[in-house]
Amino acid sequence: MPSNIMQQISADLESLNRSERKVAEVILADPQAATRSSIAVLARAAQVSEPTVNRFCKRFNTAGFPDFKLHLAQALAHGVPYVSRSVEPDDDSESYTNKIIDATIAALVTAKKTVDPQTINLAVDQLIQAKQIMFFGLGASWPVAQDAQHKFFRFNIPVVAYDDVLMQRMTAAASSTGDVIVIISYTGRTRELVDVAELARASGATVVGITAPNSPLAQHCSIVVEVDAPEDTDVYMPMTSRIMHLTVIDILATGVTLRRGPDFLKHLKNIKDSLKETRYPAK
Amino acid sequence: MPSNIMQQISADLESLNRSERKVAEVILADPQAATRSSIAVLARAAQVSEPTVNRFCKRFNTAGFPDFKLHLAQALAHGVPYVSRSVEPDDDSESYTNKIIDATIAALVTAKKTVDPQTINLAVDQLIQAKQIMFFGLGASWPVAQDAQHKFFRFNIPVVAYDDVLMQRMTAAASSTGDVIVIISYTGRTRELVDVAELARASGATVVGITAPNSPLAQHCSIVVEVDAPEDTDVYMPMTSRIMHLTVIDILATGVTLRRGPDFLKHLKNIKDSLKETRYPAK
DNA sequence: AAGAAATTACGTAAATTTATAACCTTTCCA
DNA sequence: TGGAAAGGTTATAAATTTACGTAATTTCTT
Repeated sequence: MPSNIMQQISADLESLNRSERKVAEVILADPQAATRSSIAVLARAAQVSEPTVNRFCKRFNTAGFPDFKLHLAQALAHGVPYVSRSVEPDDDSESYTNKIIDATIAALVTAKKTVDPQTINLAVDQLIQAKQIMFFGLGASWPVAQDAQHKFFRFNIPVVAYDDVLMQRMTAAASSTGDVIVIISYTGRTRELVDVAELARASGATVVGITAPNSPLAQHCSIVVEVDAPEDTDVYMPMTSRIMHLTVIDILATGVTLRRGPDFLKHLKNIKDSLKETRYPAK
Repeated sequence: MPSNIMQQISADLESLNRSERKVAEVILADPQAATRSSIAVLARAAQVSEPTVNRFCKRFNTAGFPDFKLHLAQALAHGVPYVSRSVEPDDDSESYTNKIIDATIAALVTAKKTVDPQTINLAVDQLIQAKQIMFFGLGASWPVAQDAQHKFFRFNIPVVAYDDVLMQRMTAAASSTGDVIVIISYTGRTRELVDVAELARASGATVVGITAPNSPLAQHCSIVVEVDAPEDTDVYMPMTSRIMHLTVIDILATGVTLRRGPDFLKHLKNIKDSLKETRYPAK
């Protein structure tokens, strides 16, 4: 079944014959309308016969016209564009707001397919029994590392986060079996972090990478949580990548929480409640 | 037209009469299957007559059964869950991985409806002409503030981020007209930050809040970007909220970039390219 | 509180719309 | 000129919807 039928149609437009192309054009012109039309209405709009529309549908691996409409509807769902359009110079605020949210959603949908629960499980295995956990990140990944530290301190395991390359090197070199070092890097190609991973493993620590598959960094980790975001080329700033990394952090933190068992939830609640004093009461 | 028909069905379940509830239950049990069934098959499964199914569909503001299926298909598209189920104690890694990603996506879908592009525009107006920008956040919002700092330094405006309450107070007190202070707080009820907002406004600075609508903090801001996430009660850790805040940061940064015009993209590219030296080449 | 009236719930059957299969005509190329 | 290939016509089957009637439930009397 086609993952996105709109893309398919525009891609295959060339290879269609005359009448079927008419159908394709009518659909592409107003896909929303197509989902609401009957085969008769659509055929008339494209000035072809009904069976032609039906044959067109089957060409795209759908059971028939109703099934085709279902696929079309899915492709149009959420107003998420069938190809997440990138931000254009003359977009207004509404336009770029929606585009960015769409792109982020699209990235997470991809992440859902990419992230391997087995690997998560392995990583949680290590984290749960760590003597000490260290989160390393540079640049845009540094806030991610800090966020992780902010989550994991709750587990009563010594946790630190460093963005200072020298501290990272020294800590990695000084680490030992039972320590877990989590390195967060979008590209996985930052030399410094690859070095750090090597150092850490040489010292006997477990290195968990949250990074791109098959990257130099990935090759030096004990466990790699693969996050394969499309390059954020649009405006030259890391956007969706770090959101995906944060989501991985959430998943790992949840995994550890669950392993700790139900009693541990009380502990978490205490931590949360400790903030009450600092706040105005909820209305 | 219902924004998400699955939510509607589960919400209205109570108010349905006996036969229609049977239909609802069959659909909720396996919505995917429902989209592929004919009205006859569905009626049989629910042990009701076909017109009952049809009436059920119309009750949800759809034209009829086929139209209903279309809405259903849209609600199920992308694997986005209609209600994000919360993590259960005996979930395995696959299960909680998917649940967390789903919850994050659901939050963003909500954000898309909640975030007001007009307000974004106003905030960008202020940011673009700021003499100086300051990002303040505490706890889980501190990494968000840092991330913002990491984005906004590219704009050649002095940008700082503080998580130290005393520094925040002092900076707020010392600020003046033309300074923009962005305060990030999920609840909007942290006393310290409300104080800081008051101080800053008294000094003449513009205060942009990224926080909950109608919160105490919101009341003391010049501009409020409203982010109304459902409480992350599940495991007592902030998860989706900060992702939404980061997305708002992305949107603001994009808005500023676009205002700067096309030449500015070259500048951004230069910054990005400056990292080349530190990396292994892409394969 | 009993029973009549009215409303609502829901099924049967018929009507209508919609989709598909089977078959036929045209076109165009070898 | 034979024969694919494309596309239309007709016929049929399937699915959906409307119309209507009966049973069940609620509401209103007295």
